[in-house]
Amino acid sequence: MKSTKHIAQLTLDCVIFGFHDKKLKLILSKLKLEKDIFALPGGFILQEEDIEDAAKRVLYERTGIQDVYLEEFGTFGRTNRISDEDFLLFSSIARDLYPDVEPPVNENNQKMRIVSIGYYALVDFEKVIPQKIDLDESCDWYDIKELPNMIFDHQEMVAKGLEVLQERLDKKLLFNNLLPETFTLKDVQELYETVYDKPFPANNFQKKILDLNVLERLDKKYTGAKSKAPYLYRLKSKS
Amino acid sequence: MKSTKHIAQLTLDCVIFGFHDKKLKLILSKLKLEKDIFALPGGFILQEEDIEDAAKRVLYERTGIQDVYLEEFGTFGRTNRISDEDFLLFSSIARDLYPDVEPPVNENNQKMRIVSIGYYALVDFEKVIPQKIDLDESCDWYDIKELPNMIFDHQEMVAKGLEVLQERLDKKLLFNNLLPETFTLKDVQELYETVYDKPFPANNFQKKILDLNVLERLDKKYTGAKSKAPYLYRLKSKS
DNA sequence: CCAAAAGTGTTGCCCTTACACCCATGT
DNA sequence: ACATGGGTGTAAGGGCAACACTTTTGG
Repeated sequence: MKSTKHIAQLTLDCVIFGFHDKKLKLILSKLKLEKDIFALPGGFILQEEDIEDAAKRVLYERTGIQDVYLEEFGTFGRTNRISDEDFLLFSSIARDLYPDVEPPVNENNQKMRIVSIGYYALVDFEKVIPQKIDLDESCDWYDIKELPNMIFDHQEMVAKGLEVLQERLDKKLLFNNLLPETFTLKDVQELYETVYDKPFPANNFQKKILDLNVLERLDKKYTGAKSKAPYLYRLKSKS
Repeated sequence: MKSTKHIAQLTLDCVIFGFHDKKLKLILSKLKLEKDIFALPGGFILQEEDIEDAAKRVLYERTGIQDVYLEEFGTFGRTNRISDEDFLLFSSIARDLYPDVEPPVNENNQKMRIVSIGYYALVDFEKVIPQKIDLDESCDWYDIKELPNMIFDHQEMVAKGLEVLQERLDKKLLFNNLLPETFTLKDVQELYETVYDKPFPANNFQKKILDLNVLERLDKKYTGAKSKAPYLYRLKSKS
């Protein structure tokens, strides 16, 4: 095998979730192409780099933050996951961004598949300003319910990422990863309602969350609303 | 990139579960090496082959059966997942079995990592006689509680595979995949007790399973035991 | 008739859900 | 005072676990 800095036929892509304005959002790059086409933040993996470290690297590049909740959710390797059209687009990008990686074609100039490992990350929307890199025309948050036209099978990756988030958000109590340091129970409720796309009756939801005994009650939050001020909470320090 | 028949730095490995004699078993190959060392059934992926199809191919080679329950459970790509010693063993095997795949070393003759995708399969123990292939000294069932010395991070892959099986067996009602066509509720109970390594009180367990309404009651099973004969069941045809 | 194991029935507990009510806040 | 939304309390229902009991089988 020819020596390459990166693994040739393997990439990773990140579904970076944020929560804002009762909407579940994720970071997408608009690629610098004649056509309006978007992509998940991702990239090749360095030969001497653990895959999860590569995902952290991508995340840091795009969000500027570290110590983010991050988990793999599956591999995507259908032979036809890259359409001929997308393949042409991809080749031009890959050539500039990863000069060490030769275009994935065989000697007959047929495209070769690239397998991608999907990661999802949970970040505090307020703390993250999406950063564009080299070949992005822009990089920003997009509502998961209003996704633009995406390259490869990234649409499918997002769907699977959301599915896995739905499985794990409650089971693993990940909600704090998508919220600021302090938050109200209403915030948590709205997050749940957004992720699961169904209502959670407020009183019972509060009980459920408080009975977990993972939250610490802080001062009230006076917003100026003409209603009772809700308590702020934060995650109990794991001691 | 040099054209190869297989993807160079990506493999898949299968944890093929079977249930027999109240034990959870899986298929391992003993490799043809001076040392006693075992490996999960696996292999490289053909360029024009979907990854899941590659897993099915490996499964068919090893079990002779098709239409097996099969699911991905994670990727394994730590840079140090292959020890130096295992790397030497692997190179000699790979050279013979996959002549098109060059040994995973760079120009300085340093080993390069290979990433593996983990699949687990659920099969009927009675129907499967493990088949050895080219470089196996033998291929057989092994109790998951008494695993021999395994190559690479296959130990870790088995652990993760079991973890995922435990998550999904009940939630997805996969138990029939590990049992013969007809079985008693006691069989199901013992399967659960084995997979979760804890007792399930018989009466409540029966109720739980029957309440699912997925089983069809057949004749009784007369074994000659001096006790009441249990009913046999089979999965209701999904109509 | 007896022992062993299969299968059924009943009760109590906990968790979730639904409904009713009280409390703080700004106008 | 009152409208608004936050927060608490209570009762009903479903699911699960523990226990007691009946049924079938071969000796």
